[in-house]
Formats: sequence, structure tokens, C-alpha cells
Amino acid sequence: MKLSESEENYIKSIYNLQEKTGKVNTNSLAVFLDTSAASITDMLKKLKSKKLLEYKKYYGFRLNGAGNKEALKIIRRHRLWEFFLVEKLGMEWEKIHDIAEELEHVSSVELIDKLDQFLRKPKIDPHGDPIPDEKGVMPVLKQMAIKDLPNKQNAIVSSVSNQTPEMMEMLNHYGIKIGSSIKVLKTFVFDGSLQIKIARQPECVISGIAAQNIFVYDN
Amino acid sequence: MKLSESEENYIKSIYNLQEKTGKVNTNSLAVFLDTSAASITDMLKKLKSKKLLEYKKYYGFRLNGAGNKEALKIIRRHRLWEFFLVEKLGMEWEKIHDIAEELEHVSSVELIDKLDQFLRKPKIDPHGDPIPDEKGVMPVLKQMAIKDLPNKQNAIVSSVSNQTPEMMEMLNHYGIKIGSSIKVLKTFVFDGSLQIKIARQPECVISGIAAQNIFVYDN
DNA sequence: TTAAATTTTTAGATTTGTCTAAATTTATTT
DNA sequence: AAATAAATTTAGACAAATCTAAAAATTTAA
Repeated sequence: MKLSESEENYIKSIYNLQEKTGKVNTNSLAVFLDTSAASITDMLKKLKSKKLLEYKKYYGFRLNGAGNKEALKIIRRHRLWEFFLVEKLGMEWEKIHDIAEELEHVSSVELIDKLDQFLRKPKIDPHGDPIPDEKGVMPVLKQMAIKDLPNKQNAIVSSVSNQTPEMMEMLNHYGIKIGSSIKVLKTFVFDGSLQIKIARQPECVISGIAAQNIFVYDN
Repeated sequence: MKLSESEENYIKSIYNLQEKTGKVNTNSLAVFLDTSAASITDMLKKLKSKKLLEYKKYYGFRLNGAGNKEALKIIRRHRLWEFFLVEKLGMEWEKIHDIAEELEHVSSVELIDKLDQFLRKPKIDPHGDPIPDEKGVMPVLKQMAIKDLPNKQNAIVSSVSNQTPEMMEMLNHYGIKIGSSIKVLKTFVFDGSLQIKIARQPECVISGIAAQNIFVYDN
């Protein structure tokens, strides 16, 4: 199905809000897309008529099977481009989102599959989000606290359970970000602290408490 | 200046037709863009009001300095993406144009400069067309038709002036591509046909007409 | 040098995606 | 359960880019 850029943005946003907060309504989508509630209603009618979502006036809406499939295609494109921008072009983590937002609308299947191959079929984008495969399947990635990561094994930082300013300050200090490549060099049994190496950062030691709150993907 | 996708397509087309045929008029542009003459007139007014071209009713139009600059930026993006698609993703020469046509509208300067670096600042795209640099300057590359290439001298195929399916079929048959190493073994004065050798291909003979349309870099 | 043909422009519609303001429906309070 | 508040939808308008049909200007030809 050929969708307009705008339709794609709506579908992707609905999918993302559905994933993140469980449900979406007209207002939250309007805020998210920085547009009016009236525009949302207009587009919902259109997407319904294209059979991409269930929608009942005043009751709510939800992507159906076809809509989900489209969303996953768009998300796949977005995340592959983000990976490309960081890993191949060396762009800053913070700058890539807006560019990927534009690139994602180029929809040639062959382009995206070739790009996927070229990037060696990555499973996680630079923000730590999973990348759907060519069939639209999200890889299931188990997470583990880095205290449980075997020594010398490379992993990708996936999330942080304790998002206090104090934690952020520390992560910032060590250059630890979602998506950072990380390796445990040594475990100090006495207090559970770990000596670690983050890609492009000097080695450092983090406390056992920190090691319980920083998660990585379990490959 | 932020331009719409449509404005960019008009500017690029005007530039290309100007280059290729010397001048453009409403009808030729309408044919080229597969749209109506009325739409051309509408857009000309708009581009005039944005000070990107000179335009007098019924008299004609031409990109001005600012318009040319914009055109060169778009062409730079297009050709860099074409190079990427062929050299990095290994896509077929024939399939890349339409994809680059979409990618070219993503206009982040940082993206394009990083891409340029990543590709090692190529000067020629896979169709043999020169790629403007970050300042919008077209590299000056001398070319010659292979009919003018001295016998026994190695050269690199740079471009093909007649990009019809029929020409493509023949080039394909002989294994002639942009970048192919080529040598003229013998010239038949009677009809201008040439016996040639393409690297990794058997010797073959091409007609005088073909020999006028296949270009090589003049080292 | 008129008449005919061609090219270009205008006038008026249409589609897409958006808007504001008003109306309607649903949810919350008193 | 009314009254009030909040969320959602409708109605009507607008800008961008396009279209067709008709009018105007220019070019060509008789």
C-alpha cells in the first residue's frame, strides 16, 4: 500500500504511543504530533477508510493487523537509517532522529533490504530500540542487569531502571548511554563493583548498585 | 532556503534541461515533468516570487544565480546517493535513479557532507555525471567519445549519452559499464565501427554510432 | 499581412492536509 | 441527576499543487 508521508507519520506515532503508554486518544496524539485534535479526527477517518485502523466515533481507535504491519515497516526503515547514520557516517546520537524521520519515508523494499544487509542486519538501533526484520518481526531481546553479564562479553546498554538526576549525572560522567557498547573487564566480588569498558571511553569502575540498575541486551 | 519537494523537482529539471538542450520552455518542461503546461506556469510564478528564476510572461524563463545554486545542491545530493546505492549497497545501475530521486530531498547539509566523506568525495556518479562539491562547484572532467580514443590506449568508460533501453541492452550484452576499463584494438574506417576489448570480457565490435555515444575519461 | 496553428497563461475546480470555532458527546462534580 | 468540564467531532475555510477548458499572446504559413 502506498501511503503519504503524513499518513505514515500518523501510523508510526499511533504505534509508538500504543507501545509506550498502552493506549492512545485523540488529544494525546494531537499533542504528540503538535497538531490540532480536529486534524487527528480527519486523519483517523482516512486511515479507517483505508482499513488500517479500527475507529469508532468518540470511543477510540487502534491500529489493526494491516496498520501494525505498515507501522513496523516504517519503524524498520527509521531504525536502520539511524544505525547507518551513527555507525557508518559517525553522526552524533542526538542529531540523527530528525534526519531518519525524513529518510524513513523512502519506501523501496529493495533499498531497505540492501541497506539491512550492508549494515549486517543489526537488531538494535543507536537508541537501544529493536529493529524489525524484513518480515516485520521485532526481535525479542532479553535484558539483564550488567552485574549478571559474563566478563569479556560485549553487550549493548538497553535501559536504566533508576532514572534519577544522580544516576544521570553518573552515566553522563562515564559516557554511558542507551545503545553504548559495553564490556565487563573484571568483577570485584567484595562489593559487587565492576571494571567496565565503554566504546570510545576510558575504562572505569562502577558500583554494585549501579551495576544492578544498568541493563543490557542478552544476546 | 527551505524548498518543497515539488519546487526542488522543478528547479532540478530546469537546470538539467538547460544544461542538456541549452534552453527550456513551458511545454518542454511540462512534457519532461509529465504534467500540464498550466502547472508549469503556476510554479514559475512561485519560483519567481522566491527569486530563484527570471521569468517574463510569454517570453521565457531561466534560473538565476540563487536558483542555480539550489539546483547544484539538489544534484549533489542525488548523485552522491546514486554513488552510495551502487558502490555500497551493490544495487543495479538501472534501478538507482528513482530511489535517488526520493533520497535527494532529504536536505540536511551535515548528512550530505558526512555521506560525501564516507564515500571518499567521489567526483563522478555511476552514470558518469560529475558530482558538485560542498561549495556547489562541478568538477571539470574532460571526456571524449571512444571513437576518438587512440588505438591500444586504455581508458575508463565515463558515461553514455544515449540512455535508451536499447542502448542499455547492447551495453549489457557487451558487459560495458561506467568504470569499465576499455581499449580500442582496431578502427574500421569504412563505417567507423571499432573492435574493442573490455576488461574481463571477450573482444567485440561496436558500430560507429555506438562509438559516438560511449564516452571515456581523457587522461 | 491576415489567418491558422502553436504556445502560454488565466479562470475556476479538485485533492490533501491542515486550521479555527462551534457543536456534540462523554466524563466529572456537586 | 443536573450542571459543568473535558474530549471529540463537525463545519467551513485555507494553502499547495495539481487539473481542464477557455482565453490571450506569439509564431508560422498561406
